[in-house]
Amino acid sequence: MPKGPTKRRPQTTARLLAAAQETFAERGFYGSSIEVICERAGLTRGAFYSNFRTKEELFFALFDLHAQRVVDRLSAAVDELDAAEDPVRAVLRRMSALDEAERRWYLLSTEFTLHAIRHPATARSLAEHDRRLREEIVRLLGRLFDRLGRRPTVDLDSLARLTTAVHEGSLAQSLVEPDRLAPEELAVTYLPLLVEAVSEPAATGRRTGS
Amino acid sequence: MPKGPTKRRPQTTARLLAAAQETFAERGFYGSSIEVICERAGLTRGAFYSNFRTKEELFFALFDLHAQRVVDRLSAAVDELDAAEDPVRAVLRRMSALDEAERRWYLLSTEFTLHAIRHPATARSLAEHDRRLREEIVRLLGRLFDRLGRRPTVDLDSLARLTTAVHEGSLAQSLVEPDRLAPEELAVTYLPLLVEAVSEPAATGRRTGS
DNA sequence: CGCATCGGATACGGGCCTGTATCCCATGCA
DNA sequence: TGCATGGGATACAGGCCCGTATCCGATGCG
Repeated sequence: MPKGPTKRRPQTTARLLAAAQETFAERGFYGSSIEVICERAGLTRGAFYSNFRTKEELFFALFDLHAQRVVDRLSAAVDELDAAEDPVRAVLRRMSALDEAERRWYLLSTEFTLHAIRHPATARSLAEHDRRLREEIVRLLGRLFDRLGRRPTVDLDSLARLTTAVHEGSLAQSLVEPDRLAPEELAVTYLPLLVEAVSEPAATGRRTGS
Repeated sequence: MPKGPTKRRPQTTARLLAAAQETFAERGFYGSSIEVICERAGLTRGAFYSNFRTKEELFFALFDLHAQRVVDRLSAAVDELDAAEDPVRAVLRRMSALDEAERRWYLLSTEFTLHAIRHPATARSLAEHDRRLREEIVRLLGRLFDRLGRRPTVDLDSLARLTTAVHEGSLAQSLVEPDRLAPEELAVTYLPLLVEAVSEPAATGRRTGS
C-alpha cells in the first residue's frame, strides 16, 4: 500500500544500470566510483543509495541481465540448427558475433571475479549466479550432442566448465593482442576436435527423436 | 662513477618487491596503494619513487621473476621425464603443485591484464612480456611431442595459447569454488585428449634423436 | 679526514570518494 | 484539495592517497 509515487523508480534504476554498464566497461569495477556512475546517469549519489545498497548489488543486477541474453542467444542458435554442416562451429560463430558487448562484459565479470575471490561472502553469491548460468549451458550441450548423434563420455557439467574456461581464457589473450589472435579462434580450432574426443557414437538405430 | 653509497639499493628494491607481492595478493593491484606497499616494506614513499616510477613498473619486475620460475620448473619437469607413463599428465601434476604461490600470481596477473586492456601502452609492454614467456612454452611443447613420438598438426604457438587459456580459465573457476573444482582438474582431464587430437604419429623409423 | 653524492625520509598541497543525515518536492489517494 | 509518504537532491565530515619538493644522513673516494 504505497501512497507516494513509485512510478519513477524503475526508470531511475534502469538509468543507473545503463550508466554503470558503460562506466564499468571504461574504468573497471574498482575504478568506477559510485559518484561517477551517478553523474553519468544524470543523478546524484542520493538516488543510488536509495536504489542499491552497494556497488556489488549493482553488479549482480547487470550479471542477471547479461546471463539472460547469453542463454537466449545460445538457445536460439541451437534451435535454429538445421541439418547444417558442423553444429559446434555454427554455434561458436553465432557467439563470436557478440563482439563489443561481450568484450565489455568480459572485462567487468573477470574483474568482479577477482574481487569475489578475495571476499568469500561475495564469492558465494557469485558461485550461485555462475551455477545457474552453467545449468543452462549443460542443457544446451546435451541438445548439441544429441544433434551430433553422439553420446558424451564425460560429465557435462565439467565440459561446460571447460568451454567457459576456454572462452574466457582466450578472450583475455585476444583482447591483449587484438590483431594477433581473433576472438574465439582458439575455440573454433580446438573445441570441435575436443567434442569428438569426449564422445562416442550414440547407440545405432536411435536418432534424435524423443 | 658513483661516489655515494650504492650498496643499500638492491636490498631496498628487494624489500619493495616482496612487500608488493604480498600486498597485491591480498588487496589486488588497484586496491594496493603505493603507500601501503611501502608501509609493509618498512619504508616510505620516498624510497618507492626513488626506485620505481610507477606501480606498473613494480608489476613488471614481479612478472619477470615469476616467468623465470615457471620456465625453470616446466623445463625441469620435461628434462626429468623418464620413459614414464603419460608425459602430459606428469608435467601437469608438476605444475599443479604450485598451489599458493600460483594462486597469488594468478590473481595479480589477471587483474593487471584487465588494467592493460584498458591502457594500450601498458598492453604493448604486457604483450611483449607474454610473448617471451610463450616462446619458452613453445619450446617445451616441442620437446614434449618429441617424447611422445608424435608430430603436431597445428601451430605450436597457437597450442601454447590454448594451454595458457585453459590453465587460467580453469584456475579462475577453481578459485571461486575451491571445493567444487580442483585446480588443473580440467587440464588433466582434457589436455591429454587434445594433445592426441592435434598430432599424428611421427614418421616411423625415426625416434627422438636429433 | 673531508666532501660530493646518493638514497631514503619528511613535509606539503591537493584531489577524490565515501556514507550519512537532512531536506524538499512531487505524487496520488482520501 | 490537502496531506502523508516516498524518491531523490544537498550538505557535511572525514579518510585515503598521490606526486613533488625539500631535507638529512650515511658512505666511500680522493
